[in-house]
Amino acid sequence: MSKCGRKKYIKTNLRQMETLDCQQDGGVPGSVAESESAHLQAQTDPNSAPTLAQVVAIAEADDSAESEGVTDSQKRREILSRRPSYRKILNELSSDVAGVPKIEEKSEEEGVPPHVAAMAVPTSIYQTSTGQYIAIAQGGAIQISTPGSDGVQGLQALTMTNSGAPPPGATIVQYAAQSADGTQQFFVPGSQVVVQAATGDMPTYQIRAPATALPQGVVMAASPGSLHSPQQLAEEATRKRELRLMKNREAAKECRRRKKEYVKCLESRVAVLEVQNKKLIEELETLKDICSPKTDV
DNA sequence: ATGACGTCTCGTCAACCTCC
DNA sequence: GGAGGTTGACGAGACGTCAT
Repeated sequence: MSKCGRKKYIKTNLRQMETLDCQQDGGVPGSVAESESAHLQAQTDPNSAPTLAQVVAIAEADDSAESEGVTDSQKRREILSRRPSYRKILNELSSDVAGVPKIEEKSEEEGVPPHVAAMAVPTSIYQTSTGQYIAIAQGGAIQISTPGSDGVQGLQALTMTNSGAPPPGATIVQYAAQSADGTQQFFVPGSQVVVQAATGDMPTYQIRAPATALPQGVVMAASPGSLHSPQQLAEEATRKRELRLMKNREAAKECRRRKKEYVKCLESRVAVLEVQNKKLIEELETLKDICSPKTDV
């Protein structure tokens, strides 16, 4: 990030923290939520989460660094060190307090859909970035399944052919899409790499050589054979890196989705507790009125 | 129209965590 | 201890808003 960008980022964080401070300090005075936010705070602080003052200090230091031309990203990293996982916090909170839903781990329903296995016994199953499943059965049969669809309707059959002029070492399979708009080609080299190129109206799937550069939104898996030459090793390293990046990309998306869920959960909880608190205050006032008779003159 | 600014989203890196 | 997952931090780009 440029200096400008980084300052912008810090400013953004500052705003977020101020918002948080407002919610914690003034949002629910004297309520259960206050003690809970204190609980959250207590869990957060021990791992040196940056305080408002620290962030301000960073921003100011950045200004001075700008004039001196010094970059201290290392220092900044030290100060802005990790806090405990928000999911961990929420789950611990939920075990303490009833009514706080846990953020779910990935369950079986997000795993291999039953209708994929129902069609054939796949030897390899891959999930694309769009959530579709590609199953390669024994004999090379490929099945594509959309999780949202119901049962067999989401499955699209692929049949192997050897027509056309495939790339070297590749076999073309025809894609018998249900839309009947035509067929799409799948390239199947010896090593198994399934690729979905996210282009066009219809997703394109490819089974590529591991060394080929992958487009964005691609899922691939490979069965590494014996590697000997430095070039093969380099290709393997590249493939592994691509795979790691792709997985991390998906993980980051999932993480952000969960984080949004977490924030929504906290916001709704704040709303509930605010209502609760209001009711309790009203009840207290009523009881006060009952217990202390008016001293009329 | 244009530049400045704020906000959001995404990909990536790296530290940390968990599981085997 | 290593592999793989999780997530905070960073950098960049897209987009909207506002003042000029």
